[in-house]
Amino acid sequence: MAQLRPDDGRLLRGQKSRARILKAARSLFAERGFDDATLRAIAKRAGMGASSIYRHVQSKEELLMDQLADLQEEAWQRFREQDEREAPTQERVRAFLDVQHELLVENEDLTLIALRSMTRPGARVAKQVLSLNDRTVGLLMEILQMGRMQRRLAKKADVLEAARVIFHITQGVRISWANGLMTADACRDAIDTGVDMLFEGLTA
Amino acid sequence: MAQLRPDDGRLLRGQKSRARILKAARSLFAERGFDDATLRAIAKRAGMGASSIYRHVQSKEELLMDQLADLQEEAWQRFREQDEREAPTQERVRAFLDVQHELLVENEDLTLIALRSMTRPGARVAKQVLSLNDRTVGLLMEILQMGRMQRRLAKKADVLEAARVIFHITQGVRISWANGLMTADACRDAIDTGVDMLFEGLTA
DNA sequence: CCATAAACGCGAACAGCTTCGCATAGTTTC
DNA sequence: GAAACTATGCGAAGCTGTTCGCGTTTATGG
Repeated sequence: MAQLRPDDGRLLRGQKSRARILKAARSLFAERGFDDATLRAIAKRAGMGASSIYRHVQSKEELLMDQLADLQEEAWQRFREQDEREAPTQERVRAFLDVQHELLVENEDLTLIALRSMTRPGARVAKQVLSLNDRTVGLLMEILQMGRMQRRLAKKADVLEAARVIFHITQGVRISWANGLMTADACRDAIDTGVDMLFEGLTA
Repeated sequence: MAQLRPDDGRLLRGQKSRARILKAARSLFAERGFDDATLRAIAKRAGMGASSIYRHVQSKEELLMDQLADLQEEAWQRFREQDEREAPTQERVRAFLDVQHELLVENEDLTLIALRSMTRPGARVAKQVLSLNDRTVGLLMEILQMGRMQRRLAKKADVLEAARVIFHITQGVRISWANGLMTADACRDAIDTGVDMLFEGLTA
């Protein structure tokens, strides 16, 4: 059989099921947290058996990654709404990171499970997260690139690597936050400090 | 009963068992990787039942953390052997990171599982990893602090935050490496690039 | 010697995610 | 309309890390 039409009844049913699953997962994750939200409970709330979930998803973690994608989209949108393209690069970077921070602080699991997922090389969910991260890095790179063209950054600055460094800083600091070593505010400050340091350099 | 003597027969037996467990775990992790090394298989090789392992360890991941501690100790020692305290700060940092890199490259699981462990706040293994990381950050800070006293670094440089940033860079890059996105050499280069950027700053 | 206690060891059982084999519903081909 | 094929759904089973209750070894105190 050739490939099926996009309005195929089976696909439509599947899409509805998938939507129910994701919705159920979101609410349960919010109520109990990722680790305490049983797949069976999610399935029950979605009105189906636990094993059926695997028709739509390859692992429990993928249920969260769906949210991460949304959150990231939201971060970009909020940033773009208030972004001033002529503002100093450092300020624009900080503005983006602040927006992102604000959203992530409300979803503690997200940061954590995304990181956890990346520790399973080969799994699909790992690729998904890496891909999402790449998009964030891409946006940061865009900002940096503009700064470089305006000659606000050093000529030889490698914007891609710089964007990655900034991203790594945010991730690393958030691990400390998630482990209760610092408050959300301290987390934001640490990120800002780190980024400032990167811009200004350590050397005397 | 008061506390028992250090040469108590029960403790001695336990220490031998613990040693056997760790040895078995190391060999199996090396052969199959962490996720494919079953606790039952480890126990079998150690000559005991799977549940007995939990007399000595609180989770499977702790079996790896033992190795991480050793590896870190080894990295410090190797670094100290060849360290020249009067060398430029940036070179000393790079020398340490290179040593560490060389060791970690041989143990792919280590970075990954350490990171995974940190995504379980509250678990003992998470605290262990955080504590080990703190020691690494401490060493980096030591190097930076000396650079600052020699007025090679900016006066206002926050050495602790700087050390943390460097550490985050290494961790972030290694995730990419472990996911097959870059070779071990590219990983080392990326770390070096990132650190250089931090020293020299992005701003024109 | 006997009671008590502590560390250890074990097999069974538990709980979670995931896989499997089979049944069902929807679609196309003839 | 029958056959073939596909996406979906389901309950049972599998695998794994971990916990539990009980027995064993080793040491101490009376």
